[in-house]
Amino acid sequence: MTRQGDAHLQKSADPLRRRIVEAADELYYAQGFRAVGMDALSQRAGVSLKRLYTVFPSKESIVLAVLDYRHRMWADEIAAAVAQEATPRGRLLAIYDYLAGWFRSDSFRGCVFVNAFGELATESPAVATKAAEHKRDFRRYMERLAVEAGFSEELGDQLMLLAEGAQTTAAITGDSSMALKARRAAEALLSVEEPVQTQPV
Amino acid sequence: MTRQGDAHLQKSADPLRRRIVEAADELYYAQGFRAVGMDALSQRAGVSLKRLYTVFPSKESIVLAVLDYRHRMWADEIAAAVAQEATPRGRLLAIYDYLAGWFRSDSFRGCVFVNAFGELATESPAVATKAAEHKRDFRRYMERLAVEAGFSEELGDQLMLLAEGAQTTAAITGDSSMALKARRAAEALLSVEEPVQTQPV
DNA sequence: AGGTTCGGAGAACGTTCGTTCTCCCTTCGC
DNA sequence: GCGAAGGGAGAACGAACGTTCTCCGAACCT
Repeated sequence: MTRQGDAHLQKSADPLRRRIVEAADELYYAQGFRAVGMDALSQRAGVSLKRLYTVFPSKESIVLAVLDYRHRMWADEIAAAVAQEATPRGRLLAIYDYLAGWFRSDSFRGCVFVNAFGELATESPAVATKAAEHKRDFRRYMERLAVEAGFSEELGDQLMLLAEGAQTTAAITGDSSMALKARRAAEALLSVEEPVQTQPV
Repeated sequence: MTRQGDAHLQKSADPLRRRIVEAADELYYAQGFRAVGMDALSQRAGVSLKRLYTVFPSKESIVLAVLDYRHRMWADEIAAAVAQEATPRGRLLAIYDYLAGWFRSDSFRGCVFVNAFGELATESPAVATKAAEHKRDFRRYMERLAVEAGFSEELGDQLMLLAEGAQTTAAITGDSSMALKARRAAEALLSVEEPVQTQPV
């Protein structure tokens, strides 16, 4: 009996669940979580309300599933962008080029976790927790990248702050050049701190 | 007939209006805009619903008034913090110490404009515009500070991105040390760019 | 003093929305 | 062929909320 493993696999593989989450992701991100009702979601996903509620017990559980989905997407895409870079310096700066492309896309509406936090954190502690976990993971990832490149852990924090600031500023002002400004700031930070020749522990 | 001037003065001076805006500010910031109903606001402000609607035509207009109020507060407090610093370098870094104090306060829940944008932008273009104007003004302010200190305008943008990133990250993760990390990043950026001895135009 | 206007408390109205229920049709095991 | 289970469409329900209305008392002007 491999119950636990099977359940987890099924969770991602179930095509019905997947269709719901993808439809919810598009609608929620484009219009906001509260602005999209269960009726609109059921119509967009092509799934009846009744069936929706057999797959998910509540709207909140769908929101959480969407946040999980976005977290995986973000982590995968960042990792892919980083993997394309050969030099440590390029790997540390890859995030800003990724952001630049994202900011220029028509659908860009800021970081979904920031939006979810602003919209739902007061009434859904679970959403607040997911947002915090996402930011914590991103921070750790940048710290790891920094250390692997021979820089201090704190440099990773600083690069994360620039990326975060670029996301919210670009979302609110619609100015996609923030990615480039963040990148140039990051380059300056790299030039200050001399990479240390230590092996990552 | 000095209609325009009088109207503007009255707008800020009217103590009833002021009481409503201050109560709304506290409630909205602590609980979110949608979470606070007009009943709750009328009770907290000690103003009957009827009177509320004689002063403001709608909830949206109250939200906008609160955003104006916060914008003035932010601008004033930042300016005061900057004014206490004697050196150009100190003036550029003052923002991060201000943020540090803010982040540590119990009531800190992030930037109200970011929250308002996430909660209301899709259904209230006026709110989206106010948020964009606020960020634009803050950006211009930092650019001006940078130029006055003999740095490039772009350095101001970079310092703004760090401040923005610190605000959202501190709000979501609850980690108030982001202000210090942003400050150290800013110090590093200052150390890279040599101040030019040009007079601000 | 008396009528009129203002304002307070809160009920009422209309809408939206999350969630559940009803009704009906389809499908499938036997 | 037939009864039972499942699922679709959408009505129904209850709660929340923005906004308006009702009723009533108090203050003010002449």
